[in-house]
Amino acid sequence: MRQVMMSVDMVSVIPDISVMTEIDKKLESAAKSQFILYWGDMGGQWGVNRSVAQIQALLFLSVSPLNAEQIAEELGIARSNVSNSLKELVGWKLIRRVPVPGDRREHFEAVTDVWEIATRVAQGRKEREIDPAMRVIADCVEAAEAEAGLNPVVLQRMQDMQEFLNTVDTWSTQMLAVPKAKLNMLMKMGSKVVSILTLTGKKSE
Amino acid sequence: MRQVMMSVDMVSVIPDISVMTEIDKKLESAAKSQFILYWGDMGGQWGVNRSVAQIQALLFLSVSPLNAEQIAEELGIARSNVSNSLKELVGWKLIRRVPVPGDRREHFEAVTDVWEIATRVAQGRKEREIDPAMRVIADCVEAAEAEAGLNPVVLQRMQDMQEFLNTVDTWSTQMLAVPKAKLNMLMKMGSKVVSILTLTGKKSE
DNA sequence: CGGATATTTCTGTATAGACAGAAATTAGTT
DNA sequence: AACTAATTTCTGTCTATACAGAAATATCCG
Repeated sequence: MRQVMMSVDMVSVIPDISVMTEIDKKLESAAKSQFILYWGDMGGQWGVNRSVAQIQALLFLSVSPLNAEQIAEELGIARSNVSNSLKELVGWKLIRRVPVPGDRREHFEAVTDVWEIATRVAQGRKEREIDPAMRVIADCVEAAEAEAGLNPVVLQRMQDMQEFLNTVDTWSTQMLAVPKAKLNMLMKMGSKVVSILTLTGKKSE
Repeated sequence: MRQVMMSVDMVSVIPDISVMTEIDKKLESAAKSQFILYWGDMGGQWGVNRSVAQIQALLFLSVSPLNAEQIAEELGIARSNVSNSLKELVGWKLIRRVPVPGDRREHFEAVTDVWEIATRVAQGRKEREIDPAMRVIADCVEAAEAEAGLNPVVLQRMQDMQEFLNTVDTWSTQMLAVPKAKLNMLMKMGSKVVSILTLTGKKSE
């Protein structure tokens, strides 16, 4: 069975019941299935595919661990699809395998702490987006430095980009090491952070 | 002419000259074309399509503004493709139209300040990723609150997610208002920020 | 070591998106 | 207003990805 592709922009305040019934039958909660459907669709904007996002949503809201069979059934997607999606989610460390006593089948549960989830996503993005970009830039800057007669502005711009990526890299590495609660505090403070720091003697622009 | 799809993972330290010649002919710089090619490919990981990323790279390294025709020619892509890609880049505010005296054609130049670029990207991502997610969650939480007999844990998890997104939203809004130079300073300080703040009387976890 | 059940990998198909080229539209000049 | 040049929109094609279903493999038990 193939699900209907539906973008978030299209969904109004009124949920599209026809699309929802399939999941509803199993979950017995409209709110839950709505969340899963919307979240799965949000995955599109996030660059994550729908099945992966739906499974993460399902497990995030699930009180007890689920096995692959249950997931496939509840979401109405193919067992193989579930298998691959679970693998990806494990790769992002957003879910983990949990053994259920007296049951041969593998069960999965999601990380439910939202700060933890954010950290894992940030970590994954850094690895997939920043790290490769840094490698690419390093190559290019090297080539640019070696190239005789290259307009110095071009080299400068590449170096600017490289320095920026370096800063972001070390920053995110350090931030990922900061305990959740402190990070939470930092976020809650928002721009107050800047004011406090400018009072401690650092000079501004 | 259709370009060869090539993933970043495949590119080793040795640039693939065969793919590069087309751009080389026009740009007359190996380093520049390498940057454009790699950057365009990086776009894939970033969720941006190759043409868009290549054009941004080309303009980022370009000393003077270029018109659509020149871009199409230099990158070897169709004029229509350039038109659409430029529109998207303007939407992200990563490039701007600049009038060139005595030339009817529209010219474009890129934002070259890397912090400015980062800000625009962050802004765009917030609009495309966080804002819609917040709307979706708000709907779901509302539905969950209204639903009689819903497991309270499910409601709690949705609310956790909602609160988290709210925090990230106000945080990023505030941070985007911080002047570039101060942001730069903040980043450079990295986790030292946390240490300083914990000394100012805020309690930790 | 079979037999059963769970899981992964393989293969084919459908869909969404990227992109070229053509057609249509818009704007600018005399 | 008519001609010209620039730009956008439209249409068809191709490619990458998502996904189902089948086949193959692995795991556990007697």
